[in-house]
This record gives sequence, C-alpha cells and structure tokens, in this order.
Amino acid sequence: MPDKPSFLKEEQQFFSVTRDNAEASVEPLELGKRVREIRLSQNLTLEEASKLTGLARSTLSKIENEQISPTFTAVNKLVKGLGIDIPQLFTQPKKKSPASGGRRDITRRGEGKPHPTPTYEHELLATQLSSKKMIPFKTTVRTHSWDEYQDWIRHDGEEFLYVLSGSIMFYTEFYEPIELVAGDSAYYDCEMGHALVSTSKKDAEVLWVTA
Amino acid sequence: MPDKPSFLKEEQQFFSVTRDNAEASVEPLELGKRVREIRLSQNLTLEEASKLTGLARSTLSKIENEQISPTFTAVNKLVKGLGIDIPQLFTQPKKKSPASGGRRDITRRGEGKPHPTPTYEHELLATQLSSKKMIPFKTTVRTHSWDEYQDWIRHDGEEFLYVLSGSIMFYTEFYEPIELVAGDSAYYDCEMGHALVSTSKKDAEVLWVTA
DNA sequence: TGGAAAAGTTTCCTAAAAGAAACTTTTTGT
DNA sequence: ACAAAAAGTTTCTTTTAGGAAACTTTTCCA
Repeated sequence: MPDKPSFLKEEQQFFSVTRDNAEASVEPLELGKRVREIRLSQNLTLEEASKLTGLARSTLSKIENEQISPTFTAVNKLVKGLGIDIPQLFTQPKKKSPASGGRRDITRRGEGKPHPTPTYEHELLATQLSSKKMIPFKTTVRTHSWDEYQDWIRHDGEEFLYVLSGSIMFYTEFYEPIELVAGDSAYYDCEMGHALVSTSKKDAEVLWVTA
Repeated sequence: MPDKPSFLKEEQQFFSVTRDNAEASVEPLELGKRVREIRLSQNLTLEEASKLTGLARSTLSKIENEQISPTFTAVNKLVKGLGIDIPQLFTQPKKKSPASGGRRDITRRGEGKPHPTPTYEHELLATQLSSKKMIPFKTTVRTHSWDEYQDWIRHDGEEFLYVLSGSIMFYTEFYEPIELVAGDSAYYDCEMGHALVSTSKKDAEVLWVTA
C-alpha cells in the first residue's frame, strides 16, 4: 500500500501560522505511524530500512512506536533512505472527510469547456467540480508573434505550465524569454508579467494549472 | 491584453501568504542558517522566538549555530511558533529574482528530480522553487495490475491528472474504475482512495499536479 | 564616550535519543 | 505442530539534545 506518491502530501496546509501560545500541544503528529506506513509500503523490514537509512534497527523501532522523538539528523536519514518527502512527515494526516465521499471529475480528450480569447484557445478541464484549489486547462497558443499582445498577462496566484506539443516562447517580465518544447514545463508566480507565443509551425498546445 | 484569463477570476480567492524571508545561502541543507534567516526576517530576538516556540533561548541559539541537531519535537515547535512553512526549512531559499519580481522555474523534459517508488516512477518538476502551492510531477505508471497495491492511496489535498501517453485504469474508492487514455484528465479529492494501473503495453505516462 | 540593558553565546547539568545486543514475537518450512 | 529463522521490541550504555543560568557581545542613549 503505497501510502501515496510520498513526496507530496499537503504542502499548502503549512501556511497556517498558528501563533498561539507556544506551549500548546506540539506533536500530535503521528510521525511514527507515518514512517511505519511508508516503510511497509515499500515492503522493507526494519533491518533493511536500517541499512538504507543508517539508523539502528532499534532506533527505527522506537521511532515507529513513538517512543522517541528523532533528531533532525535522524529524520534526514529517514527521508533520504526511504525516499520520503518532508512535508508529509510534519503534516497532520487529515481526518477523513465526513462520509461525504470524494469528488471526482473526468474530462475526456477534447471534451472540456471551450473558452476562446484573441490570443489563446482555452479548453477548461474538470468544470463539473466547483470550489477547486486548482484550475486546469489545456490551451492552444494561437499567437505567433509578441506583437499581438498589448501588455503582460498578470494576475494572482501561481501557474504551472507543461508543453504538450509544438514549441513556444515563454516571455516573462523579469527573465529573458526562453523557448520551451514538448515535455518542458515551467512554474511561476502569476504576478510577474507573462505571455506565450507559438514558435512551431502549428499552434502549440500547453497544459496549464493555476492555483 | 486580458488582465488575466478571465474565466478563473472567481475561483481564485485563496492566497496563502507565502512569507518571503530573506534569500541567500549555499547549497547544503543548513537548517540553522535557515532558521536564523526566518527569525530575523520577522524581526524576532531569540528571547521572543523562545516565547513563541517554547524552546529555550539557548537551545535556539545552538540550533541556529548548528551546534545541535534538534529533535523532531523541537523542529515542530519551531514550525508552529514561527509559522514556518515546512518545505522552507528543507529547501533552499529561492534565488533572488532579477527585479525582486516573481519567481520562475523551468524544467526541461526529463530533467526533473527522479523519485522512484515500487509502483510509480515519479519525476518531480519545478524543484528549484519552494513554498509552492502546487506540486507538479510527471509519472510513469509501472504497475500493470491492481494486485500490486495493498491498499488505496489516500492523502490530503486535491489532484489533477492528465494522461500524456498510454492508457491507465483509474481506480477510485467511490466510483467504478474508468479507463483513461492520452489526452484525458481527471480531478479528484485525494482523501478518496485512488490508484493507477497501466493498461497499455507500455507504461503509461501521466502528469500530476497536487495542491 | 561609559555603562546599562538587550541580545546572543557558552557552560553545566539533566533528560532524552541513538546504537548494540539481549530478548520476544511472528513467520516459515518440513 | 515444532523448530529455526526472521522480524520486531526492550534493555542497557553511550552520546547528544534541551534548559537554566552564567558569561560575552552588541546596542543604545544619557
């Protein structure tokens, strides 16, 4: 039971600045449980995990049983040895959402909701769901020249961009333009001016996710 | 120029304050240095930080000067007390951007950070940036049978999935399995158990974004 | 400037983590 | 069902973290 693509877990949750009285409960975190899950998910014994991490078998056992609070050094060894990513160790596993069950929205190729603009041909994905943290859309970059823009595109949030086909020139306010080809990706702050232009014969296709 | 992809104005209310602390620093994961940067960026003295975190002034000093390796418990106090975002502690502060403007991170095809697991072959994208709202990664689904999972994958957050090549069976806890082929996409709550299995001859490739 | 107060460091002690090995439980093969 | 082996836990010892207070450095203001 791969607990999950281990490295990711709720990063965003950690912006919460709980600046109340420090003393307060600091560590309901079930670190040990998590570690055990991860180790078992890789079908490792304590012995094997020990070799991988460089931590004594007994130490691992104690960590998993929450008998000790590992040092930062130990946590790092765990992380490196087991290929864990930190956020997941620190974040509280959220109690499963009330019976509501999860949401899911499938969008078949080409079945998104069209949203044309002068410069881009957007296809909104997963439009059945509302209140999403992310907004995914697939875009055909019709523009082939920078002149077609009057100004930077600039808005709140962060954007992830993945080139599906063709090639584009990725213009950003504070960096030199850079050409991206199929398979390349970019992540950037949207407050920074940005714009895309197709450099391939055919209009380039990109996948965009905004949050 | 459109101020922004107009269609996403509404949905985008949340911004976590991505606290920007000073930049600087070298490669090696220097926890102490980071902590000091963060503390100073908030204009806190050791005494104040001590009150906020519940850690002794001396302990903080030693942590900052890398004289000790704090325990997990201590790190948690730090995190809570100073409102630190975890990845911030373990990742390098972002490169100062040219004009103090936005951040940007380009990942060339195949140049992501590999992260193998028994069932998936992940390639983390945009790893240069920390404190991201989204975590993008490209994954090769090595699993070809459901049997290889012991249990559902389940975690916090929401996930967007786009099939780049091949085909997969997308299993979810509350829905019937559904086959997705290149170009199809899905958006779902991660608390709901989920798992992927390649159904094409070749391992399928998917793009994943988690938030 | 001098000197007091604030900020930061070091020392010293105790409490706790890490490792080695003994011990217990679980699994496996016949 | 019974060893034997493997996996996991506990004990014991050594090492190291954490906190109180002494000590040093920096700041700031008469």
